[in-house]
Amino acid sequence: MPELPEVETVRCQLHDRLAGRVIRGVQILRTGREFPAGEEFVARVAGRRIAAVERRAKVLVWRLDSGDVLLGHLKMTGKFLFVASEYLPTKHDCLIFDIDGQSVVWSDVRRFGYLRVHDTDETAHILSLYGPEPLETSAKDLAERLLTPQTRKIKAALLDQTTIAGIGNIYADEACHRAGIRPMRRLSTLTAADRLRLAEEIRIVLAESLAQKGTSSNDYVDTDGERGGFLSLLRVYGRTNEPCRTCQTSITKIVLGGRGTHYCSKCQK
DNA sequence: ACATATTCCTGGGGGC
DNA sequence: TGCCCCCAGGAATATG
Repeated sequence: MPELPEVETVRCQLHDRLAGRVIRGVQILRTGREFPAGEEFVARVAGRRIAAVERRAKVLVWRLDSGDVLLGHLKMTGKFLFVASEYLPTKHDCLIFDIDGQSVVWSDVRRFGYLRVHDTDETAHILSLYGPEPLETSAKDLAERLLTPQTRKIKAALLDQTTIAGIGNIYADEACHRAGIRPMRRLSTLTAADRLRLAEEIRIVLAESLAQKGTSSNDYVDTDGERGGFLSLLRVYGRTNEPCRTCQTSITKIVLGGRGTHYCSKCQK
């Protein structure tokens, strides 16, 4: 699932190869509820120069020279792919950009993702709703975000993008394991030391995964179709009934807030 | 004001 | 081979 490390990997590749180049053409192949691209979308995007590709939370932010902004969210299966000019679209491809001769495909099997154009003010508002960026915020400040509401379960707090931005199901479970904390505990049960430890581990696991270009547990690939390298370094996510890498205890999987949740019953208290 | 459940969507895997 | 059912999940929306 694309979370902060995966989206940042994609952002970096998009920015490096597209910043300063012009969107010469837009071919719409398939629209949907979250991707209602029509004539207005094409009119606002075609002919525009890409000033920069940024990221906020799990959202890709394509800044155009017109002041308009393309906001892209990969959700589960969204992908931006650099492909050859003779590329034959698949049935899941939604759109193909021609960016100074480079074909870039927006593809999304499950159609949860979105790619929309907004003006500067709308963009600022949308992005202002997210919580702090974990890699650009001190552990001390992140820890303060984990104080309230006290009755909330830790896992739910970590998945809430307004609490801290960019964490998803994989890194929520991984951070809890590294911090030695069970994800179903309420925030009220955390000591100040627990909160700081959890905040530190969030930063560490995200940075370590980013260094490996993210985790490909299922569908995620980068703009070249390459998988991330962090899967083999996961400690609990997707390792149900496998031995804990620390104590050999079998990893437990439960459902928490409708999400598969993995933890070690011995290492995590 | 809070927590929890449902919804969107499709491919893949298990069971038979 | 194929059919049915369930599962994966981010985040908006609905319900309790």
